[in-house]
Amino acid sequence: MVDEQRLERLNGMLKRRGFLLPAFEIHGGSKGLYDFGPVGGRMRSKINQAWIDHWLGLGNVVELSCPTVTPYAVLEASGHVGEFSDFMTQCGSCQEASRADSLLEAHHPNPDALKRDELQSLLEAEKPPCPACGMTDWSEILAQNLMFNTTIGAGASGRPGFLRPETAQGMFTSFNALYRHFRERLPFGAMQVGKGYRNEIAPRQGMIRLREFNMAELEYFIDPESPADDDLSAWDTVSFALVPDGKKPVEMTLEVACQQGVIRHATVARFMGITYDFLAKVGIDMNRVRFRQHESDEMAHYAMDCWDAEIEGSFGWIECVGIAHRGCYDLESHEKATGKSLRARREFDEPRTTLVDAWTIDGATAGPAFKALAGQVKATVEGLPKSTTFPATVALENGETVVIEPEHVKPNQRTLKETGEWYIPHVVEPAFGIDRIIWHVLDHAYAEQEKNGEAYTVMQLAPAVAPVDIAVFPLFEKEGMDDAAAKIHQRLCGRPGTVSMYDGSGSIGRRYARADEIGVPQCITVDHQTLQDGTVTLRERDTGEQVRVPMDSL
RNA sequence: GCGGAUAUGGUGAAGUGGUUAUCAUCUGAGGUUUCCAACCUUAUGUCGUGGGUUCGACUCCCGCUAUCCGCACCA
Repeated sequence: MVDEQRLERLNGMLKRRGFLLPAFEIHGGSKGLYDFGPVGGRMRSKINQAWIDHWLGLGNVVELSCPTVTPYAVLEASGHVGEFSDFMTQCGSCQEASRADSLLEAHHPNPDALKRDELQSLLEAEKPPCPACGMTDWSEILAQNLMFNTTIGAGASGRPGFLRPETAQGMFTSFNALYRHFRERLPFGAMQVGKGYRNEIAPRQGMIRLREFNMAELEYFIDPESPADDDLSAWDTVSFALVPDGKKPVEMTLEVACQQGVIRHATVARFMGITYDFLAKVGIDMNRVRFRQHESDEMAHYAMDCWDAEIEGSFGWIECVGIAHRGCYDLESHEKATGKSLRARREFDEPRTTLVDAWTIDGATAGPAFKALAGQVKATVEGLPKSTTFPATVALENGETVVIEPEHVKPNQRTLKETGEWYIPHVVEPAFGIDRIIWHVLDHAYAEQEKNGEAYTVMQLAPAVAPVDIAVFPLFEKEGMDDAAAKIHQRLCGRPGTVSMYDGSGSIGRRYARADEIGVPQCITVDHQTLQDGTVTLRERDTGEQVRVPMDSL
């Protein structure tokens, strides 16, 4: 299925033409790190921008840019420190590193679930032999993390931190600023494109698994109690290839998938539709896209539903987008860790009133009687049922027992009125692996054709992602044609967002071929006639057709 | 991380324990050419890296790094 020779030719071309190159190659290179070259750099930024523009279409999202350097506490709260770690220990005799939980498998039913300290004491108690040399001299257990760790600040004041493994956490920790910005009305979203870092044990398959990668994520905050009435009618005519959890692939519209409960949440369905449109816009072959639902055992424990967009390319089916309904997990985690509220308010249709009919203390007598304990006494008394009779002997929160006399208490009757409540919003998160998408855009656009019996390659890139928008050629670099072409090139380059390329070397056919190979959609050629009547030929990449147009109309 | 393969101009390949490493292509310059990798002249640019063996290593040996393929890991 995988055509390895085509893959090699494609990789060679991408390197030769400056799309993708191994980073720091003159120093020997580094695994999992790539450069977007003179051609690829522009393409990456166009795809990033296209992604932002596409999702801005929701109308209620903003763009953020958060630091990549992230304090330890943030990623501890998010669960990354725990989830992304292996606990390693080193043999003092042969230096072989082993996973502590593997060593202790014989001594504990589930060592994977233990914390570092528990593993440490178990390791010291059991002294398992080193699988390499049989000795039992183990070093202290260290968390070997898949995140790049670093120190924020110098010397003794330095605090531990990581390079972020995803962009999402900065958006969660910014929730209160977002809430104010959106006038305290949900739903709303925040998105960002940027770098993420994972110190992969074995980066593989070129752009598919990198140590530093480009990602684009949207965190869309919703009220779990308001009905998900997302409009799916825009995709009524599109049959989606779906692979539901543990079932056979099916094809159906988003509307039907929602009605049948295949997709569990309408917002997830709508984002699948928007994702579909984005992939089509940047030139992915939509016949090679499917959406696969995470099976319950691979889904993160907090997620309520998760669909991956998978794209088929030279490496088979690769997950390129994840659309996850994450529930309230993230905001709740940061709330717990910081004690800060990350909530939204929901007003009730009707204010809710509750009648309180119980006891409270009489401050004038109970205060002097209980002094420092008065606060605890008050809390305890207010928790007593109305039927309590005094004097009563009660246990306080701190364990002390006190006797409460009738003169210490008085009836407490009042009406509590609540007009609304605070809740933790739920989050639907589309997360895009931009590098993987760029790879598949290139993979799908790469067309090996034949021209006059010779191999001919064209990058059939969509104009939205083409690294060069237009190329300008003088038919010959003399007799003023070169000057005329240079002027047109300058004028086009002066336009915001337009990249023009001037090329005057080699035969005209060679220049068309070079332009085709990096996917320039249109080429302009200046010839003798241009000098007389101001017209040029405009050539379309995909059809080869040429039309003569006045150069002022460009 | 384990196992296997590989590493020669920008790209793709050949080759050798001993003078100046070969070929194609690409790229630059000049010429020619009135629109799709044409042609002529000419130029630039290479043995991944560190050690060892040797009078001499791009070639043989070892380590490292990188790439590709399995397995494992990861999403």
